[in-house]
Amino acid sequence: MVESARLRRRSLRQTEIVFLQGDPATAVYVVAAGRIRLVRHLADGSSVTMHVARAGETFAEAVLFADFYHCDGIADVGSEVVMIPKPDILRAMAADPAASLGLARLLASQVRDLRSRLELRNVRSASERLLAWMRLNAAGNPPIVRLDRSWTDISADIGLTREAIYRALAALERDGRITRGDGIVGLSVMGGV
Amino acid sequence: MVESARLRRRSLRQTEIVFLQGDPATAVYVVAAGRIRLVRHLADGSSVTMHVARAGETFAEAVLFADFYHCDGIADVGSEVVMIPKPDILRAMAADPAASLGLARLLASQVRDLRSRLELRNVRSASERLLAWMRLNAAGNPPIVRLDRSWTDISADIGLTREAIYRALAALERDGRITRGDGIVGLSVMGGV
DNA sequence: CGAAACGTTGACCGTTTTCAATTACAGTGG
DNA sequence: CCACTGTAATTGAAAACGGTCAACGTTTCG
Repeated sequence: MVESARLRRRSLRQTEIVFLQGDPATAVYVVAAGRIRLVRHLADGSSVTMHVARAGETFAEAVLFADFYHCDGIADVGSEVVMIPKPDILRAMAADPAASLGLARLLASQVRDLRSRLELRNVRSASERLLAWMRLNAAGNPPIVRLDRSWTDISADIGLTREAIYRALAALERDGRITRGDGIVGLSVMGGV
Repeated sequence: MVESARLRRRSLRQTEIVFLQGDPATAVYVVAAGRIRLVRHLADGSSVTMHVARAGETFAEAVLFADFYHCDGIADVGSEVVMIPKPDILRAMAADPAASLGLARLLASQVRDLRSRLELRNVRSASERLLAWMRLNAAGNPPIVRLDRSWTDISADIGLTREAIYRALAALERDGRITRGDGIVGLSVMGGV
């Protein structure tokens, strides 16, 4: 998106710090590998994890509109991040009006994605939640889900333990609501509402 | 944000439709009152709720970058919405580069908010989750939460039944971790980590 | 070739959801 | 001004469900 930026890479060991809450806002980041935990420290001394950014995700985008980081960024495991200096982004957006729109578009799609994920969590039943997730991630007719990562990994996204996921998968297959193959899940099309 | 837009208001009765999936993208909306449910219809005939927009929220922002609505918008209860015609927004952003930045800023703050809400759902314990929510919504020192809506309402945000919330409140108060007053909750500052 | 991560299943336990019932109000119409 | 109705706030009890712990076969990768 911001091609001309001077991208600097940085490797981090577990618990190593990317930035601290209160540090001057200098860059937006992309996680190349690993996991970065964003932790907000509150007035009463307690702290809350605001987000865990995983490979491929950007984080601290809000820093574009702030002077300081609002939370700590800490490597959850050995990780690698790419820094995109804030001035570079701002300059690009000032020079090219389309760049701002591009950013807005990116953020809008994230908002949509996050909202649907949040809504997914409102489905209490493990099986129904998993099924809803699969429907959202299926393609084709009949709908098929292609798994590009492990269930163990996916389970965190869905908000269930991996055990719960496997049990739900087994139950759904038992009931004929899905068909499992190698790295693939086929969804049965049910009649009715 | 987009002051000059021709804002049209529209009242909806329960189940009345704002727009349908596939309709040409004409406007972004703001919920003035009530609740609008965004439902996505999938290829296999099933449907999934993507989001429930509540008073004060905007919805269908993504329509700025699409030609059609990607889901249905249906009034969950009697509601009132304000339409902001898409051309108005696009024109404003073309005319004023700061407007695009403003939009990006708005979206970035939503992303941050949504991420923290999602992270909140990863806290399994009802009491801890509620406490985390209160900490994030507290102000002042000692931290105090001012309730601007009913617990019944808030419980949906937190992702617990209202009964679970009341029980968690009772337990936290019993343990001296919070103090309840009229429309107010005081958080106890604990030492340690 | 091992160690680590993934996949899978069983059993048990703790928690939350559900269902129910009760109290406390706030607003409404008579 | 009051009975009346609907929502919010609570609390109890039982049931359902997912989390946790445990065990084990399998795959992956250095």
